[in-house]
Parts: sequence; C-alpha cells; structure tokens
Amino acid sequence: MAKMKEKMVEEITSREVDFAQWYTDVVKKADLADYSSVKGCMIMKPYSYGIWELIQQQLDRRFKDTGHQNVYLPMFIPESLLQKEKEHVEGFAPEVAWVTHGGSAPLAERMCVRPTSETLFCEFYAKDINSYRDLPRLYNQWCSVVRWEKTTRPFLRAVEFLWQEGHTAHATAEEAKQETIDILNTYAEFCENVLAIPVLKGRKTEKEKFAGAKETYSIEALMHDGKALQAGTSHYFGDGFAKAFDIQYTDANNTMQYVHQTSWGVTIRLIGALIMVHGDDNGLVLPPAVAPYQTVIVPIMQRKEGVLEKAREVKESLKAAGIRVILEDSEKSPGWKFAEHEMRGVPVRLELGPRDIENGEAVLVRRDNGEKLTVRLENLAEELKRLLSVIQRDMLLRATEHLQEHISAAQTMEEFSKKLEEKPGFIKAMWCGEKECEEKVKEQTGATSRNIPFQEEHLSDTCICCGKPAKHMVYWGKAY
RNA sequence: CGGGAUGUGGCGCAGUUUGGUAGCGCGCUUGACUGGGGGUCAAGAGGUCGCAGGUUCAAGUCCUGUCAUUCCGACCA
Repeated sequence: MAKMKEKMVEEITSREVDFAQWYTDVVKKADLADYSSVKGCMIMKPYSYGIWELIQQQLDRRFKDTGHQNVYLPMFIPESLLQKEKEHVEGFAPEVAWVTHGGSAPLAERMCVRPTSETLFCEFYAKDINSYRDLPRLYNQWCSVVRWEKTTRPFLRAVEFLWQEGHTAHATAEEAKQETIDILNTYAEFCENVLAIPVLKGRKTEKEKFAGAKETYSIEALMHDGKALQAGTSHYFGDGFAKAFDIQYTDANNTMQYVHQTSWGVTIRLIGALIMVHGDDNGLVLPPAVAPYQTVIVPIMQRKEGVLEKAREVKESLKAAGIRVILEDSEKSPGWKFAEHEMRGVPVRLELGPRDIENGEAVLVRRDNGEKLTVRLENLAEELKRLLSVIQRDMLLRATEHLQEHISAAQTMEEFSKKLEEKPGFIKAMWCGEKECEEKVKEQTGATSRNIPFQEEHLSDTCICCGKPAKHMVYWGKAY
C-alpha cells in the first residue's frame, strides 16, 4: 500500500501531540457537530446526522430481521414511576433532569426527562402482556435521552444523546438470556462489518453492571490512543423489574408467571468511536458503509468545456449503480477540495480533468491509505464498488491489527502498570471476583475492568491484586 | 463536583500588565485571471469585546457574580 503523505492540514492538531485536542479538531473540521448554548447539548450537523442515519438503517434492518418492532414511548417519567425499582433509581437519580412546572403552574408530581426507558416500558408491559401468547414482546425505540453529565464531549458524553433502546419481555429466563446474547452478537457483527471496528465481547463485573440488571454484557472497542470505549451494552434483567412493576402473564397451565426481560442499546457514541478508531492527522476516515458520501468527484479545470458535463454524467451513472456520490463543483481550487474532503473522511476521491476525459479515464484516490489508481470510465462503477469493499475490508483489518497489538497480559501489578504505561490498551489479568480488588486496580493503575470474555484464558491461579484464588480473567483498560 | 485555561466580526487570534472609544490572518461578497494538493490581484461588507452588575469623566482592559467552552481528575453510553 502506498504510504500516506505527510500531514496536509495544519488546522488539525496531530494525534501524537494531543489526542484529545485532535478529537475536537476533527469534530469541528469534519463539519460533524457544533455547540449549542446549553452545556453538553450539541448540534449534530447534516454530516454527522447522515452517518447516524446510516447506522440507524443498518442496525434497524438487523433488529427487524430478528422480529423486533419499533415503538415510541413518552419522554417524561413521573417521579413515582422512576422510584419503583430501587437499584435502578439509585443508579440514575443523580443525573436526571426534572420538570417541575407546566406553563407557570407547579406540577402535582415532578417528572424527569427519561435517562433510559425501562420504567416506562415496564409500566406499559404490565398492561400489554396478559397471556403467554403475548410473548415474547420484542420492542425497540429510537429516541434521545437526557443524563445530566458533569463533563461532556461531543458524541462521547453529552447531556442529551441519540440512541436506540431495545426492551424485550420473555416467558422464560433462558429465552431472555438468549436474547441478551443474540443482541450482543448482533452489535459485535455490526461494529465489525459496518463500522470496521473490532470489539471484545464479554460480561461486566458486578461493579460495572447496569442499575437494576442481573447481568450486563458489553462490547468494548479500542481507540487509537489505546483507551477503551464501551460501544454497546446488553442487559439481562431476570424477573426483577417484572416483580417491581407486576408484569405477569398466564401460562399454558393457567398459572400466573412473571416475565423475564432484557434491554440493550447503542448510541451516537459510535460516531465518536469511528472518529477515534479510523481518523488520522488529516481528519476523519469513514468506512464506506457509513459514509454519507462514498465518493467525491473533483473536476479539474471545471470551466473548460465538457469537464463539468462529463462530471455530471459520471455522477449520475455512479448514483444509478447505487453509490453515494457528491460532485464538488464549487469554484474552490482543486487543492482546497482535496483537503476539505479528506478532513471529512470521504472514502474515495474521483479526479476528473480534461486529460482524463481525453484518455477515457478517471483517477481514484483512497482516503484510508492515499493510494491512487487510474481506471477506465466504462468500468468506473464496477471498479469503484470493488474499491469501496476493499477499503471497508482493509479498514477492519487495520483496526483488528491495532487491537491485537494492544492486548497484553499481566501477572503482577507492577507488570500491569508497566504494560499499560508502555503500550496503552487492554490488559488481560486474573481476578478474584472481589470489588475491593477491582477498586484497588483502578486506584493504582487508572484502569477499570472492561469485561470478562466468554472464553476465559487461564493466565495464573491467583488474583493479580490480592493473590487469592482467581475466579476470572478480566480485560482491563483505561476507558473513555 | 474539584483543579487549570479560555471567551474580542463566521473561524483562529492580538490588544488587558500601564483604562482613553477595536486590530490582524483566514473566511465571506463582487470582478478578472487561474485550476492535477488548501491559487493571484483588485475593490468591498462585517464586531461596541460571552452575559449581568459595579468602580470611573472614561472599561475589551479593573472588581464581583454568572453562563459557556476546553484540558486534567471523580461519575456515566
């Protein structure tokens, strides 16, 4: 592969210099988001919303294919409803926004703006489910939620953010558990095949579990700077919520039974992950599957007769072939256009000038590695489709390689700290299962338990922290 | 929520130390020449300095408060 040329965009801080600054620079320069006057609430501009729409479409199709249906529930939750499940309230109460007035009149009961909708779904399910014939209920909703976070960052942590939340009710625990795992697998497959982001699947420790859940599973992704990002979660609730909200059904033997539930979600944080996994010093790099524009046509000497006409013709033919394409026909110089669309991460640039037209060719330039190739105009759509799928594949390969290279194992706390320092990433280490040790590891190394994989390796017999017999192998890492 | 930094045309900044009525670059508008890596020239438009008080003859500059952004921690998707 051709080596990417040196950094060509001065406005973007280099990743090596200051990764955090690089991130905010990319968010701005790639035209993804802007700030609003409310702290932590951002404006998703057309470009980032376009990415979100592609994420939505492709995830939604997966949900529908597995029998899920979309619904929409209210954004307000009366305080008494939120209070019904004890652990759940305790987890969310500190960060909810309260509505206290309707117009100028104080409300009899204050309501919170949903931080998540378990309680609303439960209230609904209690009415909606009567018989075993009503089960399973496989609902999902696309909406925004509000959590009054203290520090915020675009896409990674906002006060209001877009997400999908699936809420399902099942007749048996086994079925609900299966749903939890199925969804986790769907998320992982989606991340890899659509976002080109490899993830580690596993179960969360007690400490990191969702408020009110029996079990929480997550997919964890590794950012370019070696920090971990929880990219999605799937929870198994057992019948805890069902008992708190009295969600019962009559089974085939005419006896009352509690349902078993799950919930699961991914958010616009995935856009943050895309930025931090694939981006480089020239800006964003988007995998073709979620690029609002997969190709940008840059005409050269567009005022010369025939150039723009040909460019438009090419655009239409690519569009007809199902490729998302944009024609950059502004009066800006070609160099400006190159840089601009590099910042925005458009996977392929198509250069078309008088010389190319005369030769019946076009120049294609890959965003991910800078490689240039010349293709015949008559094969363009076909070649481009092939190239886009190659890019999609190469991006996943590169990210997978980066992930593999940044997973290490540690036997002692000293080794743990040293490895985390020298090569930030995931650290595999044994753990006794005690919360105290988890906290101690965090205190001493800054790393938290990310998850426990389904296939655990046996690294040693004892806990890395206390030396007592180990129960699990845990992936640890510094997290966003 | 604690610690640091910042807020001045659309964007990035200077001016604040020593109060005297706002400046630069980019961008924008119009025109011409250009065009294969952020073009050139010319002519224009655009801001009372985050917001609210206060001190003063006079505040971008000093004081108090507040809001927002950003970085580092603690909390979370």
